[in-house]
Amino acid sequence: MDRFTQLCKNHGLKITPQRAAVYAALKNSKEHPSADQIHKQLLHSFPNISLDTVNRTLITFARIQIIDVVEGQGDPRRFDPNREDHHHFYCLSCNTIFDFHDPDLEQLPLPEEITRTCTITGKRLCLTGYCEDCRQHKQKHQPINFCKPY
Amino acid sequence: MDRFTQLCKNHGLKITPQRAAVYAALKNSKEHPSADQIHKQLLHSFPNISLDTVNRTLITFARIQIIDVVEGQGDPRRFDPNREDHHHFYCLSCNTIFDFHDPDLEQLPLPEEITRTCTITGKRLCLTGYCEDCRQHKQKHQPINFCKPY
DNA sequence: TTGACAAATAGGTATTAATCCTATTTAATA
DNA sequence: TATTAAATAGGATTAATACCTATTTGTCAA
Ligand SMILES: [Mn+2]
Ligand SMILES: [Mn+2]
Ligand SMILES: [Zn+2]
Ligand SMILES: [Zn+2]
Repeated sequence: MDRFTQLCKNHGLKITPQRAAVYAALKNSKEHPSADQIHKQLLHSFPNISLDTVNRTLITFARIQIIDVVEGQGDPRRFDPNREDHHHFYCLSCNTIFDFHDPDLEQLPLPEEITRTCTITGKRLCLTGYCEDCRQHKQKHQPINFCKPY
Repeated sequence: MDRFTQLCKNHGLKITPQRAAVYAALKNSKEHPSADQIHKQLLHSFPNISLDTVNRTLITFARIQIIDVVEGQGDPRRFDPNREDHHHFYCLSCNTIFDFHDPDLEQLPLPEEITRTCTITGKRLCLTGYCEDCRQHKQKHQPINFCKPY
């Protein structure tokens, strides 16, 4: 029994070809695709698959915590196959999201004011800026400001 | 000349009553409101102000870096009047965004792999979970997962 | 293996955020 | 006060996402 079958069984989800395809498409993705991108990709192998099914399936996967939703700035929701502890650099010019790891940050204790009063379920450092490829072209775009330059 | 007038002049923006109102409404807000929320609030004093004007104005302010856009998970874009270095706790149940500060984090150097290759313009730690008021009611909602529980 | 049934899907519709369009108004400047 | 470019209102459009429902399909137990 493969990993996907196992996960579905554990959560009482039926194993359908569409679900398996969505799972495989996202897990094989190195980017952080939107529902629409996954849908377009799957149309080749499933000419009738609906966007609703793709979106619903991704949200189902996120709810049972086998994938993540990526934080963004008001643009279409994007998904993350990578559930390891990691952080994101978001390029304001080409919209690519790069993963990176930071063991020091993992270790950093959070302010007591938060940990005492709230239940924390997620933690991520979000960097924004311009990736290597886009640095030079920075002035061509005028992205909406995300947060203060640091 | 007040602060708002100064900022507009510096950036060649005309000083209009609508702009001043949007600026004041956001700057006085302790929350992280959406364009729609600001618009609804301003309708009391400006019965004809359009949502487009409010949204456009907020985006203009973000571009000239006098306000920020808040990272989210695919929901309506929200704005932040607070441009100090700070971080966010996002309640998955009531959608409130709480500010917090963390001097240790400010000091933490970023991975060299990122700083070498990219231009970083923003840095923010994004925590998700359930706020003090919502902890008990956690099971009532089934929010889309943001990222791995840590 | 088959039948019953709940779950999932396709495809259409509705909703909502955000943007675009354009005639009109208005702030800035001389 | 007249000129002019910028800004606005309000309607239209687009795009993401959610909703609705008839039909199909996976699951499970007989
Ligand atoms: Mn990632
Ligand atoms: Mn804030
Ligand atoms: Zn880039
Ligand atoms: Zn809450």
